[in-house]
Amino acid sequence: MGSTKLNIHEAENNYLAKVAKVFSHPARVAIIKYISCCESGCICNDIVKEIGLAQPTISQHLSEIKKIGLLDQSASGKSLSYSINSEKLNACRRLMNDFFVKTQVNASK
Amino acid sequence: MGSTKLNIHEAENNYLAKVAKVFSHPARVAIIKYISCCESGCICNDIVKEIGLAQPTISQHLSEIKKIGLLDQSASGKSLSYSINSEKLNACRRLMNDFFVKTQVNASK
DNA sequence: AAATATAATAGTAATATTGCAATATTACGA
DNA sequence: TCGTAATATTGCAATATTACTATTATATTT
Repeated sequence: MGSTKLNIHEAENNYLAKVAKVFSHPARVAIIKYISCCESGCICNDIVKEIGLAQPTISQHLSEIKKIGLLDQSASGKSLSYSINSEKLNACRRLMNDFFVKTQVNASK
Repeated sequence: MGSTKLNIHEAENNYLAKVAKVFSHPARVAIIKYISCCESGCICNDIVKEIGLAQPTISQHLSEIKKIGLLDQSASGKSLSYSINSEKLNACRRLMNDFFVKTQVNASK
């Protein structure tokens, strides 16, 4: 009890839910927006300053975003440079949009 | 500690996160899909049978979906008939899609 | 090599979510 | 009105999430 019963749902629904969950926290939304605004990648410390949460908390959110492959990182001196994986972002856009469009079509049958 | 710090984020980000959260559970995704497929509304009990979770659990998920205005209900005998609010669904679609499009544009600068 | 800076990890407390059984509420039919 | 069916609410246990401090690992200066 307590944990989501993934086994009773279709894989497609589990995946859509997993993707949506990444965007279901305002800090992650802000982080994604911020990284997307930075020319040529951005540094974790800058995100910490920008968002106003402790560094480990930001690190944790970054790792959630990474889990669906939405972040690329590369070493840059002693810092890490994060950037949005455009292909993955586009895949997320299509996944969500297709869901809404299909649901819309069905709803107005 | 423990709860999301809504006050440090922009209202826009809080709202997007709130909407995304509705779609961040496979049962809710399945429920929304199922309702959208039913010609002229569908009955709660049918959802319970379809999804395979206990009735109170379904009821709880329905109330989460209602919170963002995505469900219309109407009495139908002793049952309730649920249907998707098309306008709201479309608004959700645009909200998410605009976010992705904006983020995409920024990311590929 | 020692000090410093950056980010990840471990550990933990507070809170939220998920799911169920039990119960309450509401509406209908006999 | 009594019983029944459909849905909501309550209360609770299990688990997940959020956020923090302290620590660690790694790379860069000095």
